[in-house]
Amino acid sequence: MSSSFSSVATCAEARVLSCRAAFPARDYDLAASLNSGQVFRWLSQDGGWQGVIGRRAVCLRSDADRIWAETTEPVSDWRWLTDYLQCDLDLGGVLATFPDDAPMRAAVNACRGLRLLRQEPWECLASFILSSTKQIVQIRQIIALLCERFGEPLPGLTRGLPACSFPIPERLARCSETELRACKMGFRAPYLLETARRVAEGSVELNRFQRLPVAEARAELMKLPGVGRKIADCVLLFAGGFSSAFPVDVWIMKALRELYFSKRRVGTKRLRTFAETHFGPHAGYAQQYLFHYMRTRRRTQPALP
DNA sequence: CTCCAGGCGCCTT
DNA sequence: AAGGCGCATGGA
Repeated sequence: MSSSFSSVATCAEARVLSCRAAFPARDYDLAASLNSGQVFRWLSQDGGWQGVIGRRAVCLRSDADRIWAETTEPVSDWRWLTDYLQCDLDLGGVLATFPDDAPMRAAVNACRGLRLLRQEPWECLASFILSSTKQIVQIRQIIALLCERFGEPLPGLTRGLPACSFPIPERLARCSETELRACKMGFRAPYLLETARRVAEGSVELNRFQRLPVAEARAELMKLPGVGRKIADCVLLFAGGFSSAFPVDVWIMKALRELYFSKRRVGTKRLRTFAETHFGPHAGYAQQYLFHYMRTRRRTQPALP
């Protein structure tokens, strides 16, 4: 099997064109990472994960110490994928910055190998505008419809249908509000439409905000319609690489109240202050562990001692 | 049927 | 400044 795969090193050096590659990835729970509410387009199929990154359909599989990738078209430079998967991140180094308390230990223990991905800013922004007051299954459905109708068909199949890209802002900017509403996004349609228009006309530079200090980047994002503090923080964290950004949503409120405040009544403001000061320089990463832990522990983990 | 889901923006105090 | 409420849609 290994002979038909190229290693990262040979790829980079020899520019070998291949549809397959393997990447060293220890302590990487691919399933949890793709299914922890940070991305919405991955489908589990035949023990692998089918998805689209940029304009490439890709199937991912993992074993104990590697992630295997298969694309439809040959690839010479796999950085688009290793960046996305954050293969080079020193996870242990991040985990070491988490506070050493019982809830955090339990979350880390229950979610071994959970990672943050590095998404395209536009797809991330649009996806989270669509996320408000929706459950993850529904967010997935809205995004699937949006891609099917306004994305571009790509080489490769997903569940028997042509794979498609996430629609570019210019395309959504040309949509009517009615067309967007037909993707079942309801009152979020005008937000997405106006944000797409502003991004398309260049009044917001989505590739520039990553270079700004986090507070300025957040302020820029929050100028967009449909983007408040929570969604801005999601984009900062999942696309901007700001691992201190800490999106406070109802799950995290619940988690913090239960795990750190013994379900006492605590105001949002106090919880936010706690979140900003307690979890250290990679607070957003810690947030993802708490979030995933809360969402899955009933099935996988007994209650805290 | 009612309730509510990873919010935001606008309108009240 | 802080809190209440409407906004679509679909599943429990």
